[in-house]
Amino acid sequence: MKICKNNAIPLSDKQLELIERFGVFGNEHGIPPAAARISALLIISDKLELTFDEIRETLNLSKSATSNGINFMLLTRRIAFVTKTGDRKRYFKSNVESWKEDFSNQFQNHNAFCELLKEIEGIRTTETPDFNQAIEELHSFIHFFLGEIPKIYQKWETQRKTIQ
Amino acid sequence: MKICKNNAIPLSDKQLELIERFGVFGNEHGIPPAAARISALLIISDKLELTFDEIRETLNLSKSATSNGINFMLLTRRIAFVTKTGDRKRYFKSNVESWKEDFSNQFQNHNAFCELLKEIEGIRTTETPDFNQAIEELHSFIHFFLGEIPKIYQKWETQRKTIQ
DNA sequence: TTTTTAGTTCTTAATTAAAAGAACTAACTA
DNA sequence: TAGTTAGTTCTTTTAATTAAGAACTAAAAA
Repeated sequence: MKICKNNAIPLSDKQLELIERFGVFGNEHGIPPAAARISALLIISDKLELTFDEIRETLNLSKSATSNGINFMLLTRRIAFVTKTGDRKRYFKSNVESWKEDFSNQFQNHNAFCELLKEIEGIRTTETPDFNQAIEELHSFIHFFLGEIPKIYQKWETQRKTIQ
Repeated sequence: MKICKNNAIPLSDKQLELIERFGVFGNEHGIPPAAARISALLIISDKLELTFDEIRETLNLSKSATSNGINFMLLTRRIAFVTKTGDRKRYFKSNVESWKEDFSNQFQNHNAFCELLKEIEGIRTTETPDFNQAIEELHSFIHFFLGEIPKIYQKWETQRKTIQ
């Protein structure tokens, strides 16, 4: 049942299309559909701060799906909320400003993979030196790569400053 | 039913553990369980080239799961196979040597995300200049970041050469 | 020509994930 | 004190993944 008190915010066809495309991209990166669409809405909507019911009715989600989706995105810090004095509602908004750090940090989970490769190299038979060498090369490359990421970040920061 | 003609290759407990851990890592990155374990086996096993039945019996998979898993990994080029004259079997082996390029190339799928952000920026209301600016910053950062990746790759190559 | 080998494809079953809807709670309001 | 608001949590339904098993195919061998 749809208990629609018309909190839905109006969206153009293009906006709806972009929300879906953004959602698909999220899905491909481990974000559940509803959560991905919520985050997309908050980045596409003209109004930047939306309430629970505005999100729910705009995206045609159930209360539970809205609640879980919002909480997933809050937990992963991709969205945040503000409150207003004398108003019990929370106003959710995208955290785009912090997605930059997010973007470079996400690769650090490859550290675990790097460690795993090192462990594998440690227990491999000595009969296959070329193959073992390839594994060694892979993990030292990944290690090197991850070490370079903060440098990219710094380089960009200084470059931006000098341009502006 | 298990029609085991004992093609299974013997593995130590540590090897089995690493296969599972490797498998979990794959799962977290969109590789189906059976496929992830096949690729793990081929990187951990002492014997580098395994047949369909060796894979199937070592990992206790059905023929269909083995077939689909192998084909998934072949399609994504994480494994390959060799053939031998006078032998109809294919000998599957890990493609670790090419995982390095893979590792840096995988980020290029973020180009699509970058384009999507650009599109979103293009249709945003002009009423929210700060937020729009944040989107602009995000996509130019990602663009910059992706452009730096080949440089990391080159830097590593030259560095490796001088060391050896 | 029949059988075996080396797989692939199709159908079904089991597991898991996503979302809906209802019931609930805690804070505020009339 | 009863009702409303702003959600959360629990239970059920629906949909999507994953793998099993059987049936199939194409090439080679007997």
